[in-house]
Amino acid sequence: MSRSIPAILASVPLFSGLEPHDLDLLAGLAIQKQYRKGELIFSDGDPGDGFYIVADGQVKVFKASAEGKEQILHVFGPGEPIGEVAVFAGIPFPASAATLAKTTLLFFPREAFIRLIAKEPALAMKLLAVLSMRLKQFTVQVENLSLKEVPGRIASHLLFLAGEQNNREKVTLTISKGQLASLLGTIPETLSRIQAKMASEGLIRVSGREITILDVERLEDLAENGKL
Amino acid sequence: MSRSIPAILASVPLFSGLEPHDLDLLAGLAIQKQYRKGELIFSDGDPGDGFYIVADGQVKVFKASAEGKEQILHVFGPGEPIGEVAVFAGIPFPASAATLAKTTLLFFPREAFIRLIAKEPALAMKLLAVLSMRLKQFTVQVENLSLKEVPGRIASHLLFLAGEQNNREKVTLTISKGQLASLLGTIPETLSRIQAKMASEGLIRVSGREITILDVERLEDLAENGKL
DNA sequence: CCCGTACCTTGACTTAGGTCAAGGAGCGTG
DNA sequence: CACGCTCCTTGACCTAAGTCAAGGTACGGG
Repeated sequence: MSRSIPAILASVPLFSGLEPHDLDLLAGLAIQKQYRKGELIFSDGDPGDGFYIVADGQVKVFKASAEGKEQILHVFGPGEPIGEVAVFAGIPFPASAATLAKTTLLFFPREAFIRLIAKEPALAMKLLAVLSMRLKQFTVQVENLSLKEVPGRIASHLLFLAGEQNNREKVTLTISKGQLASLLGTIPETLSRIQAKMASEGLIRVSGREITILDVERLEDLAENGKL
Repeated sequence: MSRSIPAILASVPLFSGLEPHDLDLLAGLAIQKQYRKGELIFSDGDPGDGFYIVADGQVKVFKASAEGKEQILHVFGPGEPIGEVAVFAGIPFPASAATLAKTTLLFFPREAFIRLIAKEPALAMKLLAVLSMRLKQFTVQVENLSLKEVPGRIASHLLFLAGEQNNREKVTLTISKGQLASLLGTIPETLSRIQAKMASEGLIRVSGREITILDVERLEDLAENGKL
């Protein structure tokens, strides 16, 4: 069922617009890897000898504390690159990565890829754009963690999903509630309680991973200000 | 007292190793700007029509909440670039920036700078490295905010400064305690209390902006695990 | 040298949300 | 179909750290 490497590469935004010759080169570099759900891809501090692109499946990138708590930094789906930071900065991976589902990745070894970028300014510009967007996302994550309370973070996230899924009414969670809690910097118990409260106040209706948005207005207010 | 533009450019790590011709081009692009302490450079959401390099002084980049609270994302000193994210991603500035002291900046307009990068792979590679290091820093900031308690964040920061200043014994804060609190995602009162506690436990001695590290061992333990 | 302003500290109180513990619900596998 | 697993919810409790308020300290300008 898994597509050929060139077919996968063709659907990666990062590589769109590359010359066929360069795509061939990339295809030659790529090593396809299969993972089951819940497998570790790399750990915080591992040497960054290359980076990955998600061909299929879902991956979380996270930081773990000594006591076993986890903060998810990002969840990646098909077409998205993982671990480029280590490649460009020449440092070990700054966080860990694990699959959230059965996943296929393409691995690109560091040296060869760097040679390709140096030759191909268009690719470099795209990478700069990708890294910049990711910095912007971190900016939002830090803002959420430190300036908003949990209800505000949940509201923000629901509105974010609504935008992403182009549906102002109903939203589908793409990860489990437990993982969502970790992404929002809280714990499942708190997430559960606050969703219950939001439901009882008529803001949303929750049914498994389907969430119906009943009052966008107040949800936006909550996302901005934070008081429920 | 302010140096000439070429002299400033020569001391910017990002531009080291560039051809003299390109440095001249850059010097032609740069617009020098002066700021007093406490001035706003740009606001979250302003159009990103260029980026800045600190020639002299100190700048904070921060997010502000509706209720007037601030989270500092980063503090920049001489030689460091600010606002490149907006330039490469083609988006508005994702955060605000203001001076913490009398400051001189160089401003580089977007279009001309992008043209230069596209021609100069070495510059592009350096920018990729700079953005990557910044992503790594965010990684640490998110980890600190969400997985560590305030004492752990303070301990981490002191150790970070000790490393940066190459002094395992004494460390000098480069920003006011109030700003430090905002950088660590807390408030001055809490910072003050915890420093007092750390002092009474024999971990550090505080005297204005000078902090003496009395027990590196326990400080490292605190930074990792978080219990005082 | 003294005053004003900005910054820092300390105290008493409040609260968001984390911890611990005990079910309950859904689902894939045999 | 039912067993077992993983995930989710709810309740009672606790604590880190934020808020509000009142001084204290220190430094630069007149």
